[in-house]
Amino acid sequence: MPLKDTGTEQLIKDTTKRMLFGEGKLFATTQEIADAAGINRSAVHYYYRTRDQLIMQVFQESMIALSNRLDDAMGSSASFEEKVTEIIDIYLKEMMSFPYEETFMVTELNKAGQQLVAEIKAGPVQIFLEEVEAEISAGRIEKMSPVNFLMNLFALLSYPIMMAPLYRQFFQIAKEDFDQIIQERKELVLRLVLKRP
Amino acid sequence: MPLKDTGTEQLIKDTTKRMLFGEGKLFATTQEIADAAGINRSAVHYYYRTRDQLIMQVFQESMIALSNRLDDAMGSSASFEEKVTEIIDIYLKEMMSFPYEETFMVTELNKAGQQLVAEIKAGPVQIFLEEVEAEISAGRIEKMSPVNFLMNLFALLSYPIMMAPLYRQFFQIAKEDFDQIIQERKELVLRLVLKRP
DNA sequence: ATTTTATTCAACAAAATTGTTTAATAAAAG
DNA sequence: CTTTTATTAAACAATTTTGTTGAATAAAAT
Repeated sequence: MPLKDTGTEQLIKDTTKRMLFGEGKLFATTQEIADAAGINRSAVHYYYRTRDQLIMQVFQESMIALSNRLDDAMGSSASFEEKVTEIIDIYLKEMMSFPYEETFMVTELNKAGQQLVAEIKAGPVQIFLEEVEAEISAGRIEKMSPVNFLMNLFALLSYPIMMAPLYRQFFQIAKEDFDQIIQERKELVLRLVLKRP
Repeated sequence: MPLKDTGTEQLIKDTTKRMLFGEGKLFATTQEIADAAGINRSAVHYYYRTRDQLIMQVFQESMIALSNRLDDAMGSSASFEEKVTEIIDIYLKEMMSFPYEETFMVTELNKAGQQLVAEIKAGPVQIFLEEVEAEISAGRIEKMSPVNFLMNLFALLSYPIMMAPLYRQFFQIAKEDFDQIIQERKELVLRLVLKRP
């Protein structure tokens, strides 16, 4: 908590987030982070005593911000379909910017043993899950546990993006063609989870 | 390539695979691997000069084995629906045993820069993709790029399992209840991708 | 004008990990 | 019985990374 705000602290966090979650350099050293930010390594330690503290800070702020945006969407007064559309928008945008964020979560959760996941405000998610249940009862979506509905949604949005470098190799597809295929997914996922024609 | 086969080399590989891809200890040191296998660290270096060589060996053998099983399923003479059922079986079983295998792929691909992904036999996958296209033309599955069909399938199978520890925390669900929910997925995924009633 | 603050710089200690080497041991193969 | 092979053990060098420290500098705040 510096008295003059020179923006350096924020620069460090932004750079760290971009490198780790954006570019997938999950093992970036403090030196590499400092270099990427164009500052001295000492400055990193000036603001965050340890590398771990820095990374946890960045990660938690990311998760809280995303969680809040999703909560807003889930708890809004919009219709169910509008909510789903909004969730897709939010999630897809986040994943396109930071494809390695969830991969990081998975790898770190074992290491840390800590409480990595932000405390969930039970409210909005619960409300949304109840709405899912209502849709199922009304026969407007496939019969399943509401939790599975949400996991399906996240799976269809996240997985192809986090696996993109692999699948491009796997399917031998040029980058532009693959981007085209990813683009198709936004509407596709909506149709799929809502089973609309 | 030892002359007497004492099973130690295989033990090292099996232990490594279990620790890394099964338990998610992606950063296990050679010492930890040796301990888990109940052997001396020197033995690890006796069979594999470097840690990297060991891990790459384990990973590539895994991928080739899985790839072969999937190719068999995709290239078989079964009906389309039987093929999809078989793919779901294979993939789900693999993911349940080794939930961190794909996460490892993602984290390593950046590091290695190498050719991590086994050379794909273009044959079976291509054949299957053509069948997908035929199903789409016949209107039996949703209109989409065939690649997206396969990615949807893998996404729905992989993601919930690799994210299980997170989602259990997220949804505040007991392990047994969550396992129940995962169980539901096998039929659910089939119904979803084939849009059957 | 003086003090505070942010940042750099250089150097260093400590720890962790890796890969190597050499010798010893014990079992299997010949 | 002798040799080969697998494995352990101990010690070590090299490397990497981290976190700390103390001094220097320059800008901002008072």
